[in-house]
Amino acid sequence: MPELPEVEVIRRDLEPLVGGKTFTRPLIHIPTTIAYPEPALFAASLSGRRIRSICRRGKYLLVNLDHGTLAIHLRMTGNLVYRPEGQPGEDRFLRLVLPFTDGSALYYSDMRRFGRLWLVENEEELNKFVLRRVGPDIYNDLKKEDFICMLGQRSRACIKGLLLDQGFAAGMGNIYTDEALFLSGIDPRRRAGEITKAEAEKLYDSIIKVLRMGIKFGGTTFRDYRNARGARGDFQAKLKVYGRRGEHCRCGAVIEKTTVAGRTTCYCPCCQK
DNA sequence: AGCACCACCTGTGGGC
DNA sequence: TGCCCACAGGTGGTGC
Repeated sequence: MPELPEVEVIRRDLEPLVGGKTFTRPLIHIPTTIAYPEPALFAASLSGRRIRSICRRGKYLLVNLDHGTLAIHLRMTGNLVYRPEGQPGEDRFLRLVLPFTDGSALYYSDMRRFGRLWLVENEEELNKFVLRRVGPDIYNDLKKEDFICMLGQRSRACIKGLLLDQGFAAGMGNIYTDEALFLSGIDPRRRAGEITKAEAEKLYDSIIKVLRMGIKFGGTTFRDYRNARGARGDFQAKLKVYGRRGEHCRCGAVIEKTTVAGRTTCYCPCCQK
């Protein structure tokens, strides 16, 4: 589900809602939701900690506490919704409740149960248990010249697969990758080494643009995505190729669907070469 | 290095 | 109408 824009929208919603609040003991309905440490220790340790700020790296939400960090990855169908006291959130996919001392709480729901939470004590643990194979955030921490240089170092890799590789750069998922490749006119099956410098520059600009627009429109909701207030995103209406197989591109050609890097891929055979 | 395949889960939509 | 299969926004492990 959530790619970088969706996680960023949640981060921006959440920070003013929960910044400064102190956790009480979590209610863990599905123990496998807790990746680290073991659920009982997670629950005991989180209780009493206060939120200082919330940041993001790729698709990871990083809740900075007065001591340590709560890391959250929503994977495909995770939702993290804030509700004030007196408005408890119950749905059939509720996996975890993170209550605060003032009676409000964060409700974590996840139909497919792929999402995970970690509670780490310091930077070293964060890098060891959570961000071990996560590259620089493609939206905030990767300069254009570094991106172009990195494409050259991975010249044999298929460009779509590379953009989806979170170790290369963090944040791109299937939707925004297809959209960025469309905007830059690049066929998703090409190897990184075949992309010219001018194309690479355009690709970088397209990535930043499509992520910025995704954030501006509140993310993409096909089915499950909700922001921290439970509302849907609107960017799905702006998508040019993703999910539009069989429809006409603005050039008149029919948008095609194929499999690239093991993922469903939509592209315009006329605009993308 | 790069990639294909499976696993983890549950639900939905399309085809027959 | 109902069943079955393919597929869904992500990632980690294995093995070629």
